[in-house]
Amino acid sequence: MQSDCRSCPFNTRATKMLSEDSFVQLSENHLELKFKKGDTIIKQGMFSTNVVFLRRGLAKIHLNGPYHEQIVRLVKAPTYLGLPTTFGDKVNQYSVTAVTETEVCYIDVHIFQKILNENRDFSNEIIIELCQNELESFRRCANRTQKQIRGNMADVLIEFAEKIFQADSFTLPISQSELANLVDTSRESVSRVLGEFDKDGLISLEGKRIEILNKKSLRLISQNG
Amino acid sequence: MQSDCRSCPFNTRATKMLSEDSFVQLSENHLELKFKKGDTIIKQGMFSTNVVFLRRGLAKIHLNGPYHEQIVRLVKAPTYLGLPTTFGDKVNQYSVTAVTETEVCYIDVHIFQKILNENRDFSNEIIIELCQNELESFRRCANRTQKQIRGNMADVLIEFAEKIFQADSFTLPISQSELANLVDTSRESVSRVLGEFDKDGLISLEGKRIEILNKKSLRLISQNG
DNA sequence: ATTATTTTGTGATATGCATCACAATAATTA
DNA sequence: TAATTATTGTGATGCATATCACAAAATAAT
Repeated sequence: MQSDCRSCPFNTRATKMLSEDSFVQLSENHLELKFKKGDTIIKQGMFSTNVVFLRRGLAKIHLNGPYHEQIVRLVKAPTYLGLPTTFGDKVNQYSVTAVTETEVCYIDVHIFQKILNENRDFSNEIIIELCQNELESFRRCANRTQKQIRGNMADVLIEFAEKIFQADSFTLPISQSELANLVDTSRESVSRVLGEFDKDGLISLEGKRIEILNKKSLRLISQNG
Repeated sequence: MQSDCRSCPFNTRATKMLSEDSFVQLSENHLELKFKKGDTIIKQGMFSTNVVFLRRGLAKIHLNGPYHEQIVRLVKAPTYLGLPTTFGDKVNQYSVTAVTETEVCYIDVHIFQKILNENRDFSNEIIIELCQNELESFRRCANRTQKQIRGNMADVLIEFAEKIFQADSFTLPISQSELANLVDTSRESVSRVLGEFDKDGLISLEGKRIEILNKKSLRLISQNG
């Protein structure tokens, strides 16, 4: 509850810009929590009263689509979570769930609001982040709807390697059916495509362990479908 | 170039919050322009140096997808345009094009930035708007990918009636092939579905003139696909 | 260790929709 | 008013992929 935020080792570019005073406020008004895999951090449909700072771990942003769950994206610490859903609506419009073990800080919206108002640079960073996220979600949506499965699967694998794990070898943090919700396809198709990629020597697949063997070809598939 | 922004009849909730000083700055640093149907207001790929205030008219936000153009959404005055693309990237990540005759004000990013910094309430409103847009684009994306054509077409018709025209009778502001890019389908399918809706008595269709006859059933189709 | 439960692999089948191909309008421009 | 060009309607065909149906692993629970 009351650790010192100034010395938090998980500060982002944005949080480095806070005034001393704001750090004190943060320190006195946040709630630190640990979650294990599968735990709900933010729940769609509940009143949104907190912004969440993800200190450590991996989480998924997901929402109830008209027919099935859609995973919007995976996010990696350190980052803020739930800004859009907290500022944009009284009720959470999406859920956030821990994908690995995570550590988060809950910050009351009003405190966060106050800090935004008292720190221009911080507020500017947040605005920029929101803008970038929106651009990113435009791109994502265009890709999902226009590309076909192999292209989208290639994208996800590349994204995992480059954005999440920063390594060409990693273990899938989510199941194939979650992967299906992330690329808007069926669980069976995910299995088939992964099998194809493996057979074609693009990746090596052993259980959830994946190694990307031919990123160039994956990129081509990403582009051409 | 130098009309008085304070007395602009197109102020939004957000712009009502500006200080006298900021209004003067705005007044002295904006560029008023008129566009006709089809003209480009913001161009994907160009350097983004201006925020745009749409005073009058209808515009479409669209971007080059991997295979074809995708129309993200239609927007109606009064509203700001291009915030995400201007703050989120040095280069515009999407285009905005006039759908009807429009009047816009170009505002230099730096001036806009300055005004943001000097007007907390304004800045808060902008943040809220950005958040809401992101939520909206999540929902849109989930619908587009999960629903099938009839559902998405029903959505668009309802949206036109309620959000854009505030009337159950209106003329389609865009062609069927643009409509196809908006609901992620083919031009032919749009034609077919509109034909079906007409035949089934859900709408009456005469050229581009549409009247919604049975909104309840349209809603059902929107929900069930 | 032994069940129970979730996750994965793979074939067979069904279907929604894109694509192609033209004809028929409607809207511009000459 | 004729001549282009853009927009729309409609059938026939093909294909990507969802869905169904199980079996086989892998994990978790008892």
